[in-house]
Amino acid sequence: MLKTRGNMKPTANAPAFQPLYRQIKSLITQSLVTGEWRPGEPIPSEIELAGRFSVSQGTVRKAIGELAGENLLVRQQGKGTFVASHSEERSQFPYLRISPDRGALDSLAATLIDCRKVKLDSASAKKLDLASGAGAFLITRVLSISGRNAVYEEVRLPATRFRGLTVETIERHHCMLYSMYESEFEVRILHVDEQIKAVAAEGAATRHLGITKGAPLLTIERVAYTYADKPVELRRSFCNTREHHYRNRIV
Amino acid sequence: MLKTRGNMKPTANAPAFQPLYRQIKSLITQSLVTGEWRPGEPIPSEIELAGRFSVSQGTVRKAIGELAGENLLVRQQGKGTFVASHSEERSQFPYLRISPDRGALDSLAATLIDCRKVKLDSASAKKLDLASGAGAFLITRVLSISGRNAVYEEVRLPATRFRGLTVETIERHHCMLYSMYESEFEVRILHVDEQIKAVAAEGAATRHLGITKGAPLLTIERVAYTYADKPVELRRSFCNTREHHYRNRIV
DNA sequence: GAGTGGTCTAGACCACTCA
DNA sequence: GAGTGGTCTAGACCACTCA
Repeated sequence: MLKTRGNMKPTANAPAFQPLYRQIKSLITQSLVTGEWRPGEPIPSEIELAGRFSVSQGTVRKAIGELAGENLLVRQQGKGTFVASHSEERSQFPYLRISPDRGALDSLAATLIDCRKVKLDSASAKKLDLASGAGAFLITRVLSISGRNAVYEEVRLPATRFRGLTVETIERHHCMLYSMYESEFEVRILHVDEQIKAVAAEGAATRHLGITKGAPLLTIERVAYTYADKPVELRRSFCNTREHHYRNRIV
Repeated sequence: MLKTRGNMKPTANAPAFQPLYRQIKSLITQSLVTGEWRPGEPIPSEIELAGRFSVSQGTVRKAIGELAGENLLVRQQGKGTFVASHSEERSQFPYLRISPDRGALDSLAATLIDCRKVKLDSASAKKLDLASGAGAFLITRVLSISGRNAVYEEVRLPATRFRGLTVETIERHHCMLYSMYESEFEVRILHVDEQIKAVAAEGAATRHLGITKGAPLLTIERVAYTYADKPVELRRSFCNTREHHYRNRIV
């Protein structure tokens, strides 16, 4: 079917050789992007895919293995392979790196403050790959971690991708944004980049976290990406680290 | 040889089944821990290992693949498989997450301030799995990133593992600590855990970074681990984030 | 051209899930 | 017991490195 094995017309300074399993990987990714298989649903079995693509099960396995490594698919022995979903992950908040200093993260609650339409300033627009002045939703909320108000967040979403977003939509999902993006807007977050700084508290953050102006505050500026490294969310978090911290493991 | 295939005496509430390739992985790891193969050196070829362990090349490949995924081994097509080494990694500072806000990280210099013996307080000792009052080396230094003094660090190392450490040893390695641990003390850092907070600047950090007392400062408390999740370094970094930030990608 | 890791196959069998 | 993913093999051939 595809099967163009080995070296395929190497262009001037280009990569050339693409192994078969990577071509299969691309085909599977396509089906994920187009929504042929949706978050939470099983994809066809390895044997069925091998038949469909006219390759061996081992080649399909290798393609699926890489996609599972990238957290796009989840394999379950005996059951099947499923499209990863933010509504089903063991951690409801896989990208939340704030933990209490003592004890485990035993509870997490989000309080929505506001959701309204704004125009993006040029810096924000650039980070979202949009033109300056483009329309966006601005969501503000407070996260309470283990019973303490610890984080104040401003989330910006491109108006075009999130058309029709309302306070009710957000609250229906109990403020679990990435799960909401997925099920309501077919926007699947695949990875996030964060830049972290220590700043002196001011403005809305002081009010909502109940801290004094000038107190040290951790800021996290996040850009969240979907398929093809397309940025689809901009988030600025202000975190009171008196009793919490940002945790990270590097291997 | 080992070859006890399939389910091997499942104990009461225990994991049971260990696939062959994981046994091979353990054997290879053993050779890394004991130093049979040393950082930077090649390990035997897949075919040779397959013969030695009486398994197929595919099984060896799977074991090596996991170890490469954990950054313990590095594969190079056509050349061989090598023991990963901090002296050879593409980035000389794989665990340094501080970047300048504008422009790339174009230069990095460390200035050693001091290295002396201290006794560990109980909190530090606990993090290093040692008894309170245990001897340690305390290294203090300043990192200059793209020409700006951005980080002041205090590094604590257990005296027993780092016997004979001197200022000269550190300077001989141009302050590249993890490379020094590896080549001088056979201590290989495999992963680090970090806790990050925003605090008000005080003490030595204000002096060495030239900032005023009370200014917001990012602190990174790091525990670095070697084989078997054994902690071997404790590091507290104080980072001026006026023109720099801590970057993180979460997938 | 010899030696390395990388890909791919076909086939056997295993562990696990679920009805 | 049927169906899934997981392991393992033996063997063929490919891409890459280095002398």
